[in-house]
Amino acid sequence: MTKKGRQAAACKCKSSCGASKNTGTSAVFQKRKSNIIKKAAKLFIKKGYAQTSMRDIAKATGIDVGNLYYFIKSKEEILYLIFDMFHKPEEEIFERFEINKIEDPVQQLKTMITELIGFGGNFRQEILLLYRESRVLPKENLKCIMARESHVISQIEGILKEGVPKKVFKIEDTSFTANMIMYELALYSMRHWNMTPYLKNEFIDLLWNHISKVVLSRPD
Amino acid sequence: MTKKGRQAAACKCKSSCGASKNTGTSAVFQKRKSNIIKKAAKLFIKKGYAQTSMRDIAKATGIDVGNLYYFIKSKEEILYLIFDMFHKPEEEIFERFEINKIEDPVQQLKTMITELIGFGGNFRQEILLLYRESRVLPKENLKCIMARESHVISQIEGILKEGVPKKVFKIEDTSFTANMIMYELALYSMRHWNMTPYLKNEFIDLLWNHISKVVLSRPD
Amino acid sequence: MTKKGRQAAACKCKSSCGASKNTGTSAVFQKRKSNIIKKAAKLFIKKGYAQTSMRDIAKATGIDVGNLYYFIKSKEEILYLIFDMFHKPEEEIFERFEINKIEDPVQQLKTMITELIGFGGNFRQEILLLYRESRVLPKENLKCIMARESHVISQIEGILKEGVPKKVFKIEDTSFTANMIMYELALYSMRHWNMTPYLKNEFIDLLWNHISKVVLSRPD
Amino acid sequence: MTKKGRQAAACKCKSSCGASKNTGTSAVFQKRKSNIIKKAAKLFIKKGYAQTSMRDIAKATGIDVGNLYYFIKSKEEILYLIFDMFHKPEEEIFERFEINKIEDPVQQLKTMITELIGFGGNFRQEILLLYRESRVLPKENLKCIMARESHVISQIEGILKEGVPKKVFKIEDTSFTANMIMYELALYSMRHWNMTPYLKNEFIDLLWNHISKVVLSRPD
DNA sequence: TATGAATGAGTGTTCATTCAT
DNA sequence: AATGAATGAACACTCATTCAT
Repeated sequence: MTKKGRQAAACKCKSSCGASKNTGTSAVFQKRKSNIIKKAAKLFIKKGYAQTSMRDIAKATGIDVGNLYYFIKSKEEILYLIFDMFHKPEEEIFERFEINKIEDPVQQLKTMITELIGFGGNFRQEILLLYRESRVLPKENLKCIMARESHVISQIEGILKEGVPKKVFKIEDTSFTANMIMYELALYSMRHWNMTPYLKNEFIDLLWNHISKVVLSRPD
Repeated sequence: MTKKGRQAAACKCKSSCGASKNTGTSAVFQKRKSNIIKKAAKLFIKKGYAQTSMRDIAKATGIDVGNLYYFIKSKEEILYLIFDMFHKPEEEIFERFEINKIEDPVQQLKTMITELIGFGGNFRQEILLLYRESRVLPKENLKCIMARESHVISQIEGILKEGVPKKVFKIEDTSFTANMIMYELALYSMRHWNMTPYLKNEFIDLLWNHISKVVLSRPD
Repeated sequence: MTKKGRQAAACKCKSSCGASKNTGTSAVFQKRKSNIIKKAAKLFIKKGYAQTSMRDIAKATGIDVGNLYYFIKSKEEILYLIFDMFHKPEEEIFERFEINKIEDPVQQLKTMITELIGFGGNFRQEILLLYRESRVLPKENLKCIMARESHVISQIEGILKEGVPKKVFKIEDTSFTANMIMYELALYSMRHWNMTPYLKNEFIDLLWNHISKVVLSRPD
Repeated sequence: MTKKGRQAAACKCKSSCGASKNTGTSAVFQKRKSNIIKKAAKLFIKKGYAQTSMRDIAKATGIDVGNLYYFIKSKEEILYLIFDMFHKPEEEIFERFEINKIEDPVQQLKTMITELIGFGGNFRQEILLLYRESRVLPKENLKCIMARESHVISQIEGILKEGVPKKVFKIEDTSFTANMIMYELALYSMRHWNMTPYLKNEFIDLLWNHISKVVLSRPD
């Protein structure tokens, strides 16, 4: 990026990230913008952030390269917004599936995991993107993204913590385990070269089998 | 410059990768070259491959940017050589620690894991680099690197397979589990923003605890 | 930049070479592009292809070095387009001057030669460029250019062949002679250091005198 | 070439070009030097001057790239010396074959032409090189080279001039014709893509046939 | 003489971003 | 909102030449 032009992507942290231009609040504007983000996400995942040019994104979206900047502030901001956009449904899983209304912590965890993998449809390629490319974001924005991720992690940890006194789970360090679970979700994408034999459902089964061994308490 | 086409980095697959110049066989040459690789590795890990310029590497090594090409063929080759260099000790762990002379498969696995994490000293940051940046390598070289990684994985799988009939391990899919273990080793680097509170030894303990729950068979 | 490989300049062979960018169809675009080609031709002729940098071309055209690539794909393509551009009027001479409507083969040949020299205004410096620099073009494009040159040559040969049975010409090997004539047209540019005393018309006269001795049959 | 380092190749014009270092007068030195020139000539002819690097020459000669500069002053000087070296035998043809002792001017001319083509063995590829690459030489050196070429031309012109009063030749402008003849000698190399069907002897025959039509006077 | 290493300016090309319309 | 053209700094890489040994 041209150094002189570096403008940190807007970050309000709590709310979703503000519009990059004051004008664009219409539905059409938002639709176009979200289209840019989705198409760019695909490209970034496939080719890598640095290897994807604004012209590539222009071609993929059908929006002229100059006009792209009407919708977004910078290439960097697109990356930020990708993380932002994909974390939102993640954060909402807990509420949408009314997970805290589920009695059994085991069922809570299983639902959570299934949905976290399932939602993206791509075996969580976005988190792979996060691992891979997050370093291009300025610290401030990165923190903001990580905070949202941490929110999901703490929801997982919450489930674990609830299950321990109930004797359903047996876990020494719930924080470590929650982190590990979140990390394991991306195994498929991360090690795709060894994972392709497995179908999505097979992968979920194997993963659940793996995780349940770790968390479930068992009779001595 | 008119670059006529990419030249794939040399790849002998079995042996370590040959020197990039026929001349460079002197000790000084090798030392300088390996210095370049190490310094570049640090930069790639910190800033990313695409974000690290040859000038950065020149500055870090104190070797003039033109002269750099006396030691290496291309930026791409540096990346290849990083993977090459860091995979070699990994492949040797099995023999160096005479793991197949250890009786107990549990001890075998524990030694393997401890050494795999321990050797790099950096909590396996290089594998993070592999996950992140492998896409820039031409397929041929990538395969070559992956083959070496697979070799380590199959050593792990070998340990697991040995323990199953002995009833020390209880594992449904040894291949999946071996992959998962390999993947888990990089948790610390990959999720460093949440992992920094842990010291290296603490991390190894937590990890072992985690893994042993998955693999060990237990009384019903 | 990692250049993944050379991209051959577009070559349709029959039609003139297609625009290098899909967008550039406006008159302004074409004008700028053809200006680049003409200015580059001058520089290539004067300094040589390899000795002319894109920055030189940028300076000569007043078009920013980066912007240059908005109009052309590569330096190589410029060379190709120079040949393409200068071959086109050549191929049209035959039709434009309705040479096959001329009765006398001698007049046909004289017209052809006069126009071939005359058109360029530069005593066929472009063909000198072709002789000198064609090696930098990829084979495919070179063939394409040569095919067009051969077309002109076969037109000359056609004229010669027609005159032989009519007893106006006496030629053993019409192909060789046609080639030689085409070659002789560039004498002025090729040996400019000895040719500068002659004016254009003087040169044409001398050349015609020379050629007519070779081709005309005469009374024994 | 690095501008600061540009040093005009030595040029004494009359004598062959002086040794580039004061020391090198031994036979071994001269042998090595002439080897460099010959090997470089081959490379320049095949790949072009600009496309041939000093490293290429080093590889071809087996002389270390640094050591090369012990024998020659610069890449440019090599080119100069190539022209110098190949002009020398040319200039000597006249004397070696005692052409002025031949009675018949036609035989004089035929011998001269045959030897001029024959000597190089490569259908006068060196003159192609001269046409192609002479522009990289500084004017001073170029003049010097051209003067030597002119010497050969004036020998040809001398033959022509001698034949005119004897009524063997009928030529209006002997200078022009001599130039043309010299130029025609390079036809084979220059238009090799159309000339390859002809063998060397066929080519000489066709050429002589061509030239004799131009120069020979005939009965009216 | 010979060598390996160093130098640093130069090359073609790309790209995020801006701007006038 | 859209477009095509412009900008200029950056990039990976090359190369003639020099230098210490």
